Amino acid sequence: MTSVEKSGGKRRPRAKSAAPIARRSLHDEVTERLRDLVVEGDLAAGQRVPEAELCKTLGISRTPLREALKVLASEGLLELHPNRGAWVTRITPQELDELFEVISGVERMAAELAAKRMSAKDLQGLRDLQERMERAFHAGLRHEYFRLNQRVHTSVVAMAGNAVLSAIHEGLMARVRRARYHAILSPERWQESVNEHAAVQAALEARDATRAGALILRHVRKTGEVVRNTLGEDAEATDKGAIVAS
Amino acid sequence: MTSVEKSGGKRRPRAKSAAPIARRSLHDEVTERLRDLVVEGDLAAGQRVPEAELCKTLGISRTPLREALKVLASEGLLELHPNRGAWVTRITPQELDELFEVISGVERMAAELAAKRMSAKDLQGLRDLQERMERAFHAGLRHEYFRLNQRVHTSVVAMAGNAVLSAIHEGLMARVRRARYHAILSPERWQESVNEHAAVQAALEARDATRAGALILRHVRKTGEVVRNTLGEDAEATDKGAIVAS
DNA sequence: ATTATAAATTATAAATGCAAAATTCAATGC
DNA sequence: GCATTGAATTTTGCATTTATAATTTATAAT
Repeated sequence: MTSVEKSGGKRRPRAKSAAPIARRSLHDEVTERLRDLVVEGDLAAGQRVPEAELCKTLGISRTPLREALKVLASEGLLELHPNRGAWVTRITPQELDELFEVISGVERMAAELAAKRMSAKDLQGLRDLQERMERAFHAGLRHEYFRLNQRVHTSVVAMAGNAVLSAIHEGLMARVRRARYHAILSPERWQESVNEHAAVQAALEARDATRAGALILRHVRKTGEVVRNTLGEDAEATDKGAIVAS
Repeated sequence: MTSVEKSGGKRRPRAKSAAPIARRSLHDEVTERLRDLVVEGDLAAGQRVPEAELCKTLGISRTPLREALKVLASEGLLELHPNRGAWVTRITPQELDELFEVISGVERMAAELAAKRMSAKDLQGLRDLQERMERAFHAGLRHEYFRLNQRVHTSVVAMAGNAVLSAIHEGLMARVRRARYHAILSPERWQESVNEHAAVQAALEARDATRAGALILRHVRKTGEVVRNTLGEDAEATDKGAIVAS
């Protein structure tokens, strides 16, 4: 999720043939920068957002920063306490469950639509990703695997050809991203996850919408369980690249 | 969707036992007021949002208003053109299709979860609504029917017991609301719609998650078709209460 | 008369200023 | 020694101001 300017709701790809040159506004860039800080965990969950400090760091005044805070709060990444400042949303196990439940539903919907709508080229692209992901698994490259895994999920949603759905998915993924990074993926679960992905891929190849949807739903749900079960276990200290859940 | 303050994402019901008294901030109230103006159609689609005028009307300065504009843009209700002002999003047929497609998926998910989770009391409440809706239908009270119909859909989602899902649904409903008001509901389609609701109700009573989900999905999808097909036909001139789609 | 250009006007973006609320911390009382 | 109260400090919310971009209007040239 990114720019608020121009066509609210739709995000980054502002390349639209007839779109005016559209320099982005300062507040829009700040929103993106701040969102990354939160999603990537540079601003830790539960931490207070240091307004004055950020202004100095970014070299801007409080106005555009505060506008960004309002937007990020509406996305659920920050909490605004009137007269008391902004805080990075501390995700609760319950909320994490809810988020994954919704994500699983969104991806089921996406997989069903993708099975019907995607082109042969789309399918080939997905096949390539799947292959690279399996290679990363066999090479034991957890970070690379995580990256590719995220791309697979995003791609499936993209292939549903519904921008509204993609935007919602992107927002939800941002909210769970930090938790995902820190979740522990056991060797057994990792293998299982790879298998589940292969099964989804197969169903998509067969253009079996119902099966693809059901499989990806179950897969995401299990991922959610893994993430929730390892939530809170010294989350912050964990080295980002080493331990991930997919 | 409403207040940005305090727990981003979660909305109106700020009643939480230990919650601080929490007067809301000005910008938060403005956001809500403005959102209503857009959703209810007092600010017409494609129309420019008159910043200065609104400031005078609401008796506030530009700062909180502009913060509200940013938030509403991120919700997809407004478009911000840098250095050129804010405009009420003009919904395209394509986007309307996408919105209804997502809503149908969201409600399927909700119905499936509700079938499993709702209490006997929840079910009774739904039954009452259904009954009142049918009475409104037989009495030919279109506006009343529309109102109750919206409540049924919102209730089903609420009974899924997932706040994240509810928030998403609320946001989507706000975006299509104007279009729905203006869509033409033929007597035949109206009857059919009532029947579909009865079928969904029956499936929920039987706690048949899959069937309830499939039925509500189809119902919403059809509603979407009706709305899209009557989009653009002198949308603005139509008397609100007279012609609605459900 | 029509178009192009430039000046004037208007509106937006961002910075600054000010008042009010919350937090901090020290002093006082128990 | 601990809790409580109140002043000092900090921070936030909102208004105002300043600067910059866009639009309109007027003028001039073809």
